[in-house]
Amino acid sequence: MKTSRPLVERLIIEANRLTRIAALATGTTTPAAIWRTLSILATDGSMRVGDLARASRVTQPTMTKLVQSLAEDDLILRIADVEDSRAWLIAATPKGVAALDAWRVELGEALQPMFADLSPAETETLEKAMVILESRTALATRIAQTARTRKVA
Amino acid sequence: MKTSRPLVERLIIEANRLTRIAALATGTTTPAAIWRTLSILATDGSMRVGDLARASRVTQPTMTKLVQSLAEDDLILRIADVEDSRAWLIAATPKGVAALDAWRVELGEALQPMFADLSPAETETLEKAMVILESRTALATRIAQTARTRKVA
DNA sequence: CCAGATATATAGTTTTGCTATATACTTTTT
DNA sequence: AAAAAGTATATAGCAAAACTATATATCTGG
Repeated sequence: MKTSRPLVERLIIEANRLTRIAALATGTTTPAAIWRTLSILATDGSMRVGDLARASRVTQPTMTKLVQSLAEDDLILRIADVEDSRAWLIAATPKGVAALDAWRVELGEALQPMFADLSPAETETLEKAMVILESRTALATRIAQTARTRKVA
Repeated sequence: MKTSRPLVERLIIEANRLTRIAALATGTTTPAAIWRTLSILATDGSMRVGDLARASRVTQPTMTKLVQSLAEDDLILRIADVEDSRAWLIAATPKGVAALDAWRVELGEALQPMFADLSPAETETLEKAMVILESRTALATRIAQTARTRKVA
């Protein structure tokens, strides 16, 4: 193990590992694309198909199809964009948010044993670290959205 | 934002977000399956095709094909298993490790701006948190491997 | 040594995601 | 204000990825 590795790299490596371990622990067969899409909507609010596609790293036609299938399951809602009638605003429905939440709970429970014996001090360190991470990732998303916000204005 | 959410859940949510943001930030087109496979091999050492498939959450035929293509690029090596001549041990080559490392550096650099202005105290908190996480995820992998190790013994 | 179990490989199909393009609407230009 | 150019989503058709079923080779217990 390289100890000289920069903090941010270690962060990503651990993020990837956690994601992988959690997915392994649950036996879910639901495609990751669904959770990714709902996560983006839950975090960043409703957005257009094209923006959602970019955020989710798929092409626009792929996202169009995914959105259609999610809409059939009432997990998302397609709202006409009053400012541009070519566009739709995609929003997570309460059912969609609930499904995402249930999945997160499931992942959390799957990882629970790994963290069951944290000392109070360790718990506090992780709590503090989460606050830092949460503020940074929130900022990152806002920056990413700025591009098209500016264009629309 | 629910503040009542358990620590472990918040951990997973942030892990997912970081992974997503990092992938977005680099323009890489290389399939995630390749990095996932190399990461598993780099972390957990050489293992059989079947175990690698389980760890990577794909079926065995899918992993067989991926391993074939990675071998053609000299990113992994297929070593005959002396204890069982039906099986192969798959190991990352130096070239494979280097490629993984380069990708991690790229991801790290992409995320760097998000963390450029951390205070010394925040940096220390994250450093400590990383040590905790690294020990827990390392443990998790060892536990996961126990199942078949026990069977082989 | 034979029957059943296991590890990987192959075949064929399904699913997923892509490129190219059509359609509808908006913005810019003249 | 009409035409031209640009943009947002949808559709069609094709390529790639991943699955199920099964074949082949090998191992293991009786």
